[in-house]
Amino acid sequence: MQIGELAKRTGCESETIRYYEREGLLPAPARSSSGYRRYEQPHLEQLAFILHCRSLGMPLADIRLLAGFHQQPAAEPCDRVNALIDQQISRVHSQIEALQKLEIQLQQLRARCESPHTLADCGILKTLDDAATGEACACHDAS
Amino acid sequence: MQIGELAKRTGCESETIRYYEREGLLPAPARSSSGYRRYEQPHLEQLAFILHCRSLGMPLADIRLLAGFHQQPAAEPCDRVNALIDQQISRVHSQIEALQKLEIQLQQLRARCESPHTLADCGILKTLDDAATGEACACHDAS
DNA sequence: GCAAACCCTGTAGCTACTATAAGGTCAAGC
DNA sequence: GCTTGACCTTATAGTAGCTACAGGGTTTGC
Ligand SMILES: [Zn+2]
Ligand SMILES: [Zn+2]
Ligand SMILES: [Zn+2]
Ligand SMILES: [Zn+2]
Repeated sequence: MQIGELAKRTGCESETIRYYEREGLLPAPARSSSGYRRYEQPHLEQLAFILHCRSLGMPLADIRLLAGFHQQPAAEPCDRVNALIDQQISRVHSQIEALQKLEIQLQQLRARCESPHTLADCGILKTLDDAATGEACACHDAS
Repeated sequence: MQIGELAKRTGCESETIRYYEREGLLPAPARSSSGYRRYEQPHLEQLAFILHCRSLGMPLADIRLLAGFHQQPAAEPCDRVNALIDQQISRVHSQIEALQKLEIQLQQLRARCESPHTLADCGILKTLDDAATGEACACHDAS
């Protein structure tokens, strides 16, 4: 099949497929006499593997490693697989924690502007300006 | 003061300060006869304003707008300020939701590999491979 | 007079794509 | 045989927000 059909079947754009090939995530397929890429079933599965990992937020470098384990002796222990997943879980977890703190801070800032008023009286702008001169702010210094 | 001291006082690297100047977030300061940037107190406050907003995750484009409200007639309503903060809150909120889903999916995948074993028997690799051929996976298709 | 610690500009790198530009190929219809 | 449109190709630049050079000039102290 041509790249367009692979794209349609996987829901991944042709440009992204070519990008994965350049990045060494997908093996270069055979070419037709006119230079068109010709994909077979294994390519589709490899791409599906990549997309599945991406949907879990895994970085491309880790997906490269994960895919590489297929070329390793099957009798090896799988601890490096686990390590990659654990790493990703902890990355995601710490991002969540950071964003939750952020949300609270933003809401505390937002609470400074309730009823409609002017720029001169806006509690949000005032808070931001005061914080810039070193004063305590509603978002970061709230108890 | 020179850029290095501004950097030290704000905890923002010199290169980032120059970057903010290029991006139009900080006004270009006066220069010494040898071309060194000379900063005054207002620059320090402006930079602190930017860094404070950045610590709330605001994108630079929004910070530019927020800073621009100081040049606007003070009698204008502040609804566009609120809109920027509300937008940021909803961005952060939807990121949190997406990451929480991701964390659950990753943990379901991780649970496929409990006791130490070989690559050939690893439930994680098996799940990923099966999903690539269209089968249901622990991470996405769990009820 | 020299070395260390500053500063300058300009450019390239990071992630994971996305979007052009400029051109070649192929099948259908007239 | 010729045109039209839908494909495909490569190469290059852009996105966000920095960060890290390279290759040079300046200032300060000894
Ligand atoms: Zn207000
Ligand atoms: Zn604050
Ligand atoms: Zn395992
Ligand atoms: Zn899955």
